[in-house]
Amino acid sequence: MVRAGLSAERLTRAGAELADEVGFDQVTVSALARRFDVKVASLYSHLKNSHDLKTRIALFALEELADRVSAALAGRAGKDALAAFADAYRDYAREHPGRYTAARFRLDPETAASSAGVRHAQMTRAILRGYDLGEPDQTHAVRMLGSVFHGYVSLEASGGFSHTAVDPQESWSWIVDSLDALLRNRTTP
Amino acid sequence: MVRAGLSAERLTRAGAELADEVGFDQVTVSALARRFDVKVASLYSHLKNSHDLKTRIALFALEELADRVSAALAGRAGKDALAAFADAYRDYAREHPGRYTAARFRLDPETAASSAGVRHAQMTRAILRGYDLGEPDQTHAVRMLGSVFHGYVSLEASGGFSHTAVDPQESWSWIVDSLDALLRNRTTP
DNA sequence: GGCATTTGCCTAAAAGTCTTAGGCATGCGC
DNA sequence: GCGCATGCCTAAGACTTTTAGGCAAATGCC
Repeated sequence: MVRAGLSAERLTRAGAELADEVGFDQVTVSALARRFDVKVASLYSHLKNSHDLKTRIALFALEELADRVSAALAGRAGKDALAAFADAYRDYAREHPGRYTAARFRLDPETAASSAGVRHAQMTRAILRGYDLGEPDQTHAVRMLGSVFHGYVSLEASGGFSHTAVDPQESWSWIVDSLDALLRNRTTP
Repeated sequence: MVRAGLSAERLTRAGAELADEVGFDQVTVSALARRFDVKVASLYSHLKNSHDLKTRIALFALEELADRVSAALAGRAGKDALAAFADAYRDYAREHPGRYTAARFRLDPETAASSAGVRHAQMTRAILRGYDLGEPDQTHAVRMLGSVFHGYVSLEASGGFSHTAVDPQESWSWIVDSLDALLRNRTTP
């Protein structure tokens, strides 16, 4: 009997692809086993359980997204950086809806602390360097940016913007412009 | 044998309570049956299936939230209305996390069209009346407000703000202030 | 009040998922 | 070429969803 050559890494990648195809919530140990044409129980040599699988996919997605954002940010500052950051997020969510959802999977604190989530936080703060904000304004701004971008992407993904004829891309640009203006005016020298 | 007195309405309400206790995703036909101390199959006289249950809870939550927002908005305008709107959303999400999640459950288009979702859209536009925005700016602003509020509430709920010592209430006020300023400056007379 | 009908909750059962336990064979290290 | 660790398997129990069919309680009609 030929072995399938499973591993936690391969399963995680396949799980990420599966998430993009059918949605992160529908990623199941059974579905993954079917995809590799092995019995379900075989996966338990590589994964602790279903939650472990989701955690691994989440960490994978966080890493991938952080890499993208980091690349987008390279050599940019100010509004240019803000727009690149925003687009990197939105593009990733549109290309990989399942992985984007996975990246929002709630991790336990220790796992989160050693995840690429901290890079995300650092990069968000890096963008604000162009706007001269002191504390606690910078923290408020970090939270606002995170909220707008995540909120927009998530509403767009769930079809919340399909009732109006206005192009979502236009709204996106309008919002990024607005945030830039807002942050410039909020400068606390 | 005494009958339990089930009905779609009672099941929906109990489902909403269950959602707040264990999370909307964990609301299952089985768990609901246990709560009423009846056999699982009995619920199928009142519900089409599991998806039907979730849809009913979603519609219930949308309605309840719309009522709250509507009450909060009564007699207010301008920034006052914006803040009341924002707080109504956030407070509901904090008091009823499961129902808030339910309200974001993706409904099929016809169901959505006849849901309280349209009231939400109307109320959001009503708030912007205080800011003299023309089209398409008004649509952009509707999307931005929806994104910020939903994004903030959802990040706060998933513990995204617990790493910093800054009080989430302060960030919230800062954001509402910022949005008010932003919309006033964006006025297109 | 007595009777027929509707309705509500039940048992039974099939299919799918998660997870653990234990077994056999494959393929690597020596 | 041999031993052993590992990888994938079968088996099995617990839980969820859903359908089918049955009995009894509630409802309505006379």
